[in-house]
Amino acid sequence: MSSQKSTADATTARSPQRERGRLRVAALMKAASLVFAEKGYEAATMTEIAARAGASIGSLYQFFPSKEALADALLAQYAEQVEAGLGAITAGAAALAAPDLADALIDLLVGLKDERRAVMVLFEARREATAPPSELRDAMRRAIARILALHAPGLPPPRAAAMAVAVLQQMKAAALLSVEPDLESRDEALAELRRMTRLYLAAGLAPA
Amino acid sequence: MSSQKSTADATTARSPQRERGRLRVAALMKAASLVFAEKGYEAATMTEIAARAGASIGSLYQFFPSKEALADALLAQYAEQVEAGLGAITAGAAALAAPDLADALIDLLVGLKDERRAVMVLFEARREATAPPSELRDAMRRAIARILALHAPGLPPPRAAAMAVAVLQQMKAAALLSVEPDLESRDEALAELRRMTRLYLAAGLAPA
Amino acid sequence: MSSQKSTADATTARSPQRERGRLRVAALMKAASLVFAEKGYEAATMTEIAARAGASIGSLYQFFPSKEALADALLAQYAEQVEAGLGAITAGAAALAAPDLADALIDLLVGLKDERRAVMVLFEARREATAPPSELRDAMRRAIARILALHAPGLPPPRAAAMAVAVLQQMKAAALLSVEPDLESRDEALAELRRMTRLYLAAGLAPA
Amino acid sequence: MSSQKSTADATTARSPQRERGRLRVAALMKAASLVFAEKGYEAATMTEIAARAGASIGSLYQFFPSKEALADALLAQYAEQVEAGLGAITAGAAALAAPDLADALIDLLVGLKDERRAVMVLFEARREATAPPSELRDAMRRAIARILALHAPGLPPPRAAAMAVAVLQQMKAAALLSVEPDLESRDEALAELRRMTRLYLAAGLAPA
DNA sequence: GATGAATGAGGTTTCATTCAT
DNA sequence: AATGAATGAAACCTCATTCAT
Repeated sequence: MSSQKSTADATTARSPQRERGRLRVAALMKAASLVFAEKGYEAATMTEIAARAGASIGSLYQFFPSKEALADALLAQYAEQVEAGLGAITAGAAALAAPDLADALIDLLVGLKDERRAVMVLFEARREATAPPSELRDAMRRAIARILALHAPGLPPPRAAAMAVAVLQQMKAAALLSVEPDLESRDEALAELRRMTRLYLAAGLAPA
Repeated sequence: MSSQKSTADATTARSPQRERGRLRVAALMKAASLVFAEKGYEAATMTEIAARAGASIGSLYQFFPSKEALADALLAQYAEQVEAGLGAITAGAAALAAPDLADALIDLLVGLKDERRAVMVLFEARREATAPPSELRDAMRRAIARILALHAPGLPPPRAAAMAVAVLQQMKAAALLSVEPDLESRDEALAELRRMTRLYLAAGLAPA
Repeated sequence: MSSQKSTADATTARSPQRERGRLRVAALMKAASLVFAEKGYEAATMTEIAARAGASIGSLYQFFPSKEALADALLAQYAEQVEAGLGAITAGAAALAAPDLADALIDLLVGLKDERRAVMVLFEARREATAPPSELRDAMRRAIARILALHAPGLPPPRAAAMAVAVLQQMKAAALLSVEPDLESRDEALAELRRMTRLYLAAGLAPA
Repeated sequence: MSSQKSTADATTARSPQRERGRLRVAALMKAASLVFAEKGYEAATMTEIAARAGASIGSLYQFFPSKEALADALLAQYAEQVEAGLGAITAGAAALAAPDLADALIDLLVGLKDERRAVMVLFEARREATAPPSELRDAMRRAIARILALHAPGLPPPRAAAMAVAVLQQMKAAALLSVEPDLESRDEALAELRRMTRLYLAAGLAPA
């Protein structure tokens, strides 16, 4: 690691280090999302997160200066993915039929890998903690509202905003449901959520 | 003679035997639900709960032998209310129009006192913790399924079960929304959730 | 005691209360010795002792002002019994053959009822606690030394004192052994302790 | 990479991986044995143990995840010493005269360092607590029985087992006596215990 | 950088004892 | 007297975070 402290030939020498660091960080974040998902924010311990990533506690703190920072990093990572997904939907919103739009939205969160639950957990757990109460949620609501508006140009903005809240609930519910452990009829229930959302959008976005 | 003959359980709440105790227990549960709602299960501290109830920590432990027992007691209390409510709806299910049924269900959780959020929090937070993963949730799902079946006799039971899961999600979402602090358009959003549920039930319960 | 504060007709009126009190005290002491025996002094709780006696914690404190006082009372009770037993042996010491003397001594502690272990526990546990470190033990040692001296008049007093210490160990060991839970060969082991003590006294008390 | 791959037990001691840790653990165990010896298992506090070792409470828990684990570690350490000693005696058992065997056994426990009392205390105090009620004691009994059998080949095994129990009592009594604080005639009493054991073995192990 | 030990505030829980009814 | 609730110091233990190697 500290192979050349004084030499200036940095770029080439550091490269493998940077690479190692990137891997470490990825492993740590992956481990963190698993542990947060399993235990919840408070009950998750930094020591366990480090251990699951095959790292030492010191190493974890080298990259994330606090538990909060770690959670924020995870949230930011998810926000990026989610916003990318919403962006994609936005692009195609006008062309989509309402039921397809419903499916696309529902699939967005469900499609996130096994870290799905972690986002939800952090979402909720850190609601009061953070100063701006969940920018992510607000951003998602706004993005969804925009999608709805694009899809149904006649929709009054306040109505779109209110509908977005309801749609986001469906998206979260679906994501949560899709990782719920012992539900024998998970798929059927998911299908119902989907059906409900389709109905809702079909009715709500129909041209007056 | 003996102090606690029935419940020397150490995992369940001890019941008070004097008027004074009954008052204490009520105050403690009220305080607990506030603190749990504010902070979440893990972040809530027994010390704060006792203090908010104007009791000493020892007094709290006199009746609730552990934090877990306290949470369980709260959950049980809510379960009772909720089941009573579901019972009432069950009784009138057949006579209700689908949209009215939707409203009745949504109002059930929204109508619970200001401790509403506590139930939700405990619901989620203690999901993995408890051995039987939320009997309450299963009971609610079953009760809702039964209501749907009563309302639409032709509904196949598996379908009713899957729909119940979806409906319960709406009920919870509405309850959470109704106590969310800084949402300017709370009422509009609630109205949307309501509309969605009405649509869903109207479509799903219609005689084929 | 303070049943009638003003009336003077005390003797007849108080009698049943006194009787009740005596029974209570007996039950409490019995329960205490069981709990101390099972859990040890520190781990025994006043609440459990009261409960086992079918009394309330308040009632226990009515008769014994502290845990220490309760232990002392038990110890005193045992001291009385033991001293009575030693007195009886003293009376017959001169007439007994050495092996019979050994048996009599060993039987003394073994013969105490199921509270045997409690004495030992309190003996040990409160060694450092009490100001005069175990008067009971010293008294027993002196009494045994006296018995040995009576039995073997030529024995020099310091020798008798040293032997008494050794003999008391055998007595305690036998008592402990006789209540040890899962020892398949309890009786054989007890017989060996007995044999050892007989040999020892036979050799040590033989006229030079 | 991972910190503790082998022992994430939470019931057993974690082993230090650095020189500093090794020193700490040694200091902690030393302090623990002193405090246990002075106060007994229950009355000893983890805080005092840490303080006496010049460590913080967190440091103590870093290596011993519970008070019980600490006691077990001490016991295991002593078990090792004791078993080594018994092994040595076993090796020479056949060549020893009975009185010398008696002395060797008595000296075994008496010769352990000043923490002797701690073993005894933990021995007794944690008898009921531990699931396998003192494997150490059983191991010692078996080892002593084997020594006796080696010494007197004609001895029936059950007899050897029973004698071993009696001999172990003498060993413990001697160890306890040798650290008893205020006994003016400690040495004389110890000599008597020794004499008794010699007599017993001489008689019991003599060829019929 | 990486590792594992160190720290200590703070959380849960226990229990002897006191008090009000 | 008797009961059961009240009290709070103090015990055990956890864990985010910092530090030395």
